[in-house]
Amino acid sequence: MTATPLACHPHDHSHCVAAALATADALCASSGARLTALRRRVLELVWRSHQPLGAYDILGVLSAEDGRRAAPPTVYRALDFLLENGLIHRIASLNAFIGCNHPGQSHQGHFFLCRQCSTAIEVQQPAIGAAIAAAAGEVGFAVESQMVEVVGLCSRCRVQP
Amino acid sequence: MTATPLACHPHDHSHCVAAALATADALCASSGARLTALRRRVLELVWRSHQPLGAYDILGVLSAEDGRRAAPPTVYRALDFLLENGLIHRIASLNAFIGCNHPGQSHQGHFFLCRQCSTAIEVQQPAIGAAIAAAAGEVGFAVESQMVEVVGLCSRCRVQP
DNA sequence: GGGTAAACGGCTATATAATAACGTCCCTTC
DNA sequence: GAAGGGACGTTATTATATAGCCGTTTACCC
Repeated sequence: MTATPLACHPHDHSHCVAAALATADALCASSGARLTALRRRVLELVWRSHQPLGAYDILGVLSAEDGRRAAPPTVYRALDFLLENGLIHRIASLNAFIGCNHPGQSHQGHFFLCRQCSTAIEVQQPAIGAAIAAAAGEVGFAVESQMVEVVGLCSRCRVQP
Repeated sequence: MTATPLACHPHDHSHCVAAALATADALCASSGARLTALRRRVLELVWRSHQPLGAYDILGVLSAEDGRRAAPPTVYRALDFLLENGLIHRIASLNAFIGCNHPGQSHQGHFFLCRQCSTAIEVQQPAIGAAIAAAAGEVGFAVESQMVEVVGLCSRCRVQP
């Protein structure tokens, strides 16, 4: 193992959140996308941990903590915006959402999902995309988007299950 | 492109269905799993096309064509059995199910999904799994199951969109 | 600044997907 | 033929996601 992902050991998570929000601010400012207060707040909530968060969990926080009267469409619209602007990923196998680790850079969502602690580790391994591209070439398939979700145990949970 | 997948051009699909059912019969006979009439029928329906089929679509056919009084749990239990026995795959991004192309062999579900014709192409490219395993090794992750779902255009839909 | 169009988000309702929990029947096994 | 367990019917409920309408705000243009 060369590098344990940040998500897998204790760290000052407020830095993650602050950095993600700052990056989102900058990206949206430069692209002209409107990162409204609601959208920014939803992004913040998605970044609350390194575990994917469900839309209805977000809804619950908006109602309980923010006192905002929110209905599902409110949350889903914000999530759609964040997805379109590459700020979050959707984890299909969990019906949940997680902050994107390197927005702005071209990349696909390749995730390792720990079934024990629910941590989602986003990996950027060109080899995975390359293998997919090669297989696609063999069958004449034109790739538009990739989704890789690998379930197992993270480095932390392997040793202390 | 070296080989266009069967799913992408006209073929006698009844052969696919018959072969899948025969393989399932043999596998279950040897493993002791009970492929009941209902489970076999659900497997047959999942194999009706090379497009993933939703649980409620299956439910509809069971009601409309078979006259069986089926409720969701009936279908989901059958699907669970088929999943556990490696006879079908679940496509998480579509909330749908598709017949497994090579049950009995160890393999993960790696799929190319055409957004135009909805065809699901199951690929067996060891390189994909190998790339994932390599990335997992780097971050100390113990892989248990892999899900790869790639959306794009199949060879057929690329030329006649 | 005022007009205009589009975007945003509150709101109600509804669609779609999946599971919980319980009962009955049937098949096996002894 | 009694005991036990698996399979499936049945009812109800939970979880996830979308449609569509409407008032307000925002951006933009002149």
